Amino acid sequence: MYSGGVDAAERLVESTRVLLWERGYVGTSPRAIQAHAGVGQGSMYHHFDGKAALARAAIERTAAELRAAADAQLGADAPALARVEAYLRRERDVLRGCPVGRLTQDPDVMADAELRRPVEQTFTWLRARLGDVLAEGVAAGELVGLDAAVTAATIVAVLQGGYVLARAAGSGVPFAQAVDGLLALLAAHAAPAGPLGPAD
Amino acid sequence: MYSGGVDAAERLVESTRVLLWERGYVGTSPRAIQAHAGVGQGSMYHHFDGKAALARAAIERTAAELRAAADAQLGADAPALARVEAYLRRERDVLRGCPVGRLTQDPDVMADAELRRPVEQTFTWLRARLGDVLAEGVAAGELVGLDAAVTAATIVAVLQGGYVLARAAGSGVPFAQAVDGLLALLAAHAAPAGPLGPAD
DNA sequence: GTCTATACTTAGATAGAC
DNA sequence: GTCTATCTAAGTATAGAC
Repeated sequence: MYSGGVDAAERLVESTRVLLWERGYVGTSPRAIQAHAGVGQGSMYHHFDGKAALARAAIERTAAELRAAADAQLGADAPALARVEAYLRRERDVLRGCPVGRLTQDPDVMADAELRRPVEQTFTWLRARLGDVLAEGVAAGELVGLDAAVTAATIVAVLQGGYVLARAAGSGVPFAQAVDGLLALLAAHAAPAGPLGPAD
Repeated sequence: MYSGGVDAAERLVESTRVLLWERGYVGTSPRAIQAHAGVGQGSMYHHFDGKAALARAAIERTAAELRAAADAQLGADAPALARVEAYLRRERDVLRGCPVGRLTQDPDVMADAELRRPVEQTFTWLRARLGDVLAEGVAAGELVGLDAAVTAATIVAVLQGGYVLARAAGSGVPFAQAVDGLLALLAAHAAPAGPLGPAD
């Protein structure tokens, strides 16, 4: 049961985030949320219209957090490929999977426009963000012969698929392998750095 | 409601396969299976012990089908990279996602050893199968500078992640992009074919 | 704001008749 | 083999007291 020094509404949203990640929308009941948050029935329905409204708040927060986390690496002051590598190799709770990606498997989330929107936007944003980084690398002559948009989709897919493989295996190893394999493939497109760098 | 010219047990398994794919294990009730199969309560419990037993039969069949489908391309008589490409570009019901991969997000499937085993085995097998194909390509001099095992994980991850991106976007486009990006990266490792082929 | 009582539906399964 | 009744628990929510 969760409780920080915060109010009921806040605890409810955080508990919903945890349970959605663990069990998905279909597998998460209002009762379970209340129990996890240590909040009663009446309190929950006072603060939120119901399960969908709570899920909406939870999903939007999780999506925003994911974007911020990605920006931490992708917006760093470093060469494009180094930023991509930092993003790919960032510490992750691999066996828990991606809290946003898992929602794509939730039929009731995908069927509700309000719940679905943040999921869709997150991946649209992420592909674009990665595409921009790659395009910068190409423009700087640091990366050669890459289609930025298409490669960005490949990179996001490797992460999302890596989570699937890790969960299937019950081990983080296949995730690490998928990332290693991708980085090896990307390395072949790095311009050989002369003593003067990419502008050499 | 499903019905071929087959018996109740068969219709139940096929209906369970469809519903597991669409709604997952947690989201699929015995009642829904009965309704989809056009089979009564009593009949279902006569043929199967319960939901878990039915799901087990369904998942095992789906896993076997996935392996057979992959083998159709990966076991063809063609160069390694061509086989991988044929596998990646095979016609797929992209928006429905992978019927095996989606189960990794189902907490009740992963918590039940009997249900989980076919999921785990499928991906272990698939990575090994792809790894063998790549290793053949390397041995034949057709592919250069690739770590077969690690690259195999990357390839499977791109597919699984491609499904996630497609479902998030509500479009097959990001899946196709992810695959295109991967094939472009792999192409850089194909040995230039001289007039005499790889042994040139 | 939070609690308790209440309500209606579904999940998941058993029992026994046909 | 299949049907209908029946059962306990849980899902999801409302109503009204405190």
